[in-house]
Amino acid sequence: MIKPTVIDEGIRNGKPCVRLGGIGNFSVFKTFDCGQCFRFDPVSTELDFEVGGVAFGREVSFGSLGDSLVITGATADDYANLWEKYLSLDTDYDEIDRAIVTALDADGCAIMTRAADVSQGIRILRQDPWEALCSFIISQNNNIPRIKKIISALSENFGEKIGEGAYSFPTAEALAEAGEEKIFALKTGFRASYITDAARKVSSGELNLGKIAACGSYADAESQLMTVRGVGPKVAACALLFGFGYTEAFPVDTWMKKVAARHFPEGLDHSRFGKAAGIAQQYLFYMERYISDEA
DNA sequence: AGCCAGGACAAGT
DNA sequence: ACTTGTCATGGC
Repeated sequence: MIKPTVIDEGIRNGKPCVRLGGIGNFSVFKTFDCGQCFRFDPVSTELDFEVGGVAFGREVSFGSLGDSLVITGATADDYANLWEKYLSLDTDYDEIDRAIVTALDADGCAIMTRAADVSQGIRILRQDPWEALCSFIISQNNNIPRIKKIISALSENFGEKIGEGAYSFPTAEALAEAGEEKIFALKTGFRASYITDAARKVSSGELNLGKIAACGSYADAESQLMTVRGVGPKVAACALLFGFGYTEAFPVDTWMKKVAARHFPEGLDHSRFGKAAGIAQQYLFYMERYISDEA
């Protein structure tokens, strides 16, 4: 595969920025529109499209202009050390796409081909494990705009100020110390006790997220995360896919049930996708929401 | 106004 | 092992 390469560095809006060329089919819009990440929003820009937000405690923006990617709030070193992995620009998605569309029979192949086409350019972000776990605990029986609102409120109240109106995602320690009552006060609803339990287990060391990411066994990782109140198979799958590097995770939510009913009435054995199952799922999820928007 | 949202849990079959 | 009611809030 051909990885994007640094073209130049400079200053933009008073911040360091780095420009990369050869981003191929990477889509900033789709990657940050597909519901995997809740801390970025579109910003007004002279580029084709740009999102700004916070990840790994840094204020950053990603913009696309033709075949180039402009990262603002980052140097070339930052890209090499952090953002390349975060954006999965070190991964060959053409190869993954081929594996996905050929994993099923003819009918399934046709559907996956369309899903991969609609979703062309999506990357699975490699997010911080704790943030991913906490975010998808909040996501349950909730809608994306409100999930973003709650996460933003948690960050403003219990994160650290890292810029003008920008706050890092709160650590497990900070949320454990804040306590359930203050977390409930931010309109988290019945999820307040879930967030508190996760924060307490992680900050106390009862749950070691690094080990869960490194253990390599999906079943083991899933069962460990599910010791947290409010973490079931779906929340665990999302956390493991978006924050722990388990690309074989296949989260089944309400949208995926619609996909199954519409396209796979006989059932869909996601193990056929192997390690690409999570990406296949994301393509189907994105297609279903895309179709729903058109209707 | 009412249904639904990237569900999980407890209680009931 | 499945099915159902409940949970807190607000987006649409």
